[in-house]
Amino acid sequence: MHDHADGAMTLSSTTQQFVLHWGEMGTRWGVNRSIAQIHALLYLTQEPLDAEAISETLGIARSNVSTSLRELQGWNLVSRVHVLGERRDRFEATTDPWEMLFRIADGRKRREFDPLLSTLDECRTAAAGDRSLDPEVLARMDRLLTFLRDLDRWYEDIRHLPIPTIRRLMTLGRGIARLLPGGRAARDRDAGNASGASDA
Amino acid sequence: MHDHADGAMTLSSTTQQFVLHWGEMGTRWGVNRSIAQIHALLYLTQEPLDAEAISETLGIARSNVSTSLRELQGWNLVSRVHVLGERRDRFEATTDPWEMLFRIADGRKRREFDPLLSTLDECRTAAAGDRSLDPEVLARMDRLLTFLRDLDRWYEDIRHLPIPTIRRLMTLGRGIARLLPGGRAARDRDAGNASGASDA
DNA sequence: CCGCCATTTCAGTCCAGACTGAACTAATTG
DNA sequence: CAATTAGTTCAGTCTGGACTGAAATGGCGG
Repeated sequence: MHDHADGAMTLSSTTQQFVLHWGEMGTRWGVNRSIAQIHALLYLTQEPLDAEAISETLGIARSNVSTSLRELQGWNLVSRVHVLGERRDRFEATTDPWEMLFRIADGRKRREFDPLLSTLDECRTAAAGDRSLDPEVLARMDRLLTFLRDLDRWYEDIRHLPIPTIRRLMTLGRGIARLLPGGRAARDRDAGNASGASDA
Repeated sequence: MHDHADGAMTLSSTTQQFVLHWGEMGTRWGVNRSIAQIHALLYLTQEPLDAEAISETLGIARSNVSTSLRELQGWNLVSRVHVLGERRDRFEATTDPWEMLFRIADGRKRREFDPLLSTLDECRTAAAGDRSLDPEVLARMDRLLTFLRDLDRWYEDIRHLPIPTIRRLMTLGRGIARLLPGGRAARDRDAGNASGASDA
């Protein structure tokens, strides 16, 4: 992968493949192809690129690149970088996978989950005054709503743990259950012996 | 909400609102409107419904209902039920929110995540033999791939915990970090005192 | 204030995928 | 074995959203 005179880059076939696939996967994820491709390119490229270069490298209309970059910034996945003595904006992507994951999760939560929650909430409020409503239906609405609110609280809570802590939690896998008060490890501990045998 | 002579149901305005919103949310989630609406209707309705009734109640073409029900069964969110002496198939939805969540997660993982992982894997293999590739690019591919594989392993692991355990883990929220070996609670414990003070 | 360059906005085109209605298959009943 | 009923498949239509090229906007140096 090396620079051209005009700013476009020649992608090694491997890089090209990666970008193409990432773009394709993006469509399955509900992200449009351009955005996903641009993201992939920026992720793989160490130096910040300018819009023109991206446009030429990927063969995407300049205007499309502009919109896509805005979108990516909205997801906090890409940020503008200024280079001294350069007019053009340049862009670079977050490189830490955990950060990427969380920012994507934050974005999806904000765009998909939060509206769902508030809409359902309104709906539930309206339902409260509806005498013609089967109480069983109301109960199901409640169950769902409570569940979603719990989930929401949990995410907000977990989200603010430092990433290294999260990484350690993940390596534990389901072993985490052993640590639960009342779980095997706790019982062993409380009984005075320190065995770490599995319990699921 | 009561039955009609012809099998269609009249939805109370509240139920209608819920179904409509759920459908709308579905589109944002990458699920098409019909499928989401049908799911909502079945979730709220206690008795299993037949395709005809769904079609009439929601004003969706019979053929569309057929396809959508198939899809919902593919997600394990809806199952067929036979009623004695009835020719028509009837359908009902999973009612436990945790089950719903997991089945949706399983489905999305299977359709969106797993293919991503294997594609990236191939891509990485191809990259290994590419001498023209910047080693930094290779390193980024690796970082991402390792991350995704870890995530995959973690989900598969967690997924098989009994739901009540998962629920208990969730109520802990970030408090879970206290239980980590080397975390505050562990340190307190190992030092011989049983305080449960927060440490995040 | 003019002209240039980078970026954004917008109207129009195009396409994938949702949805329909009609034709088809299969099962059941009189 | 016709007639009825349930379920599925499919060709065609419609629509939302992606993408483009051209025009508009917005600094900045001269």
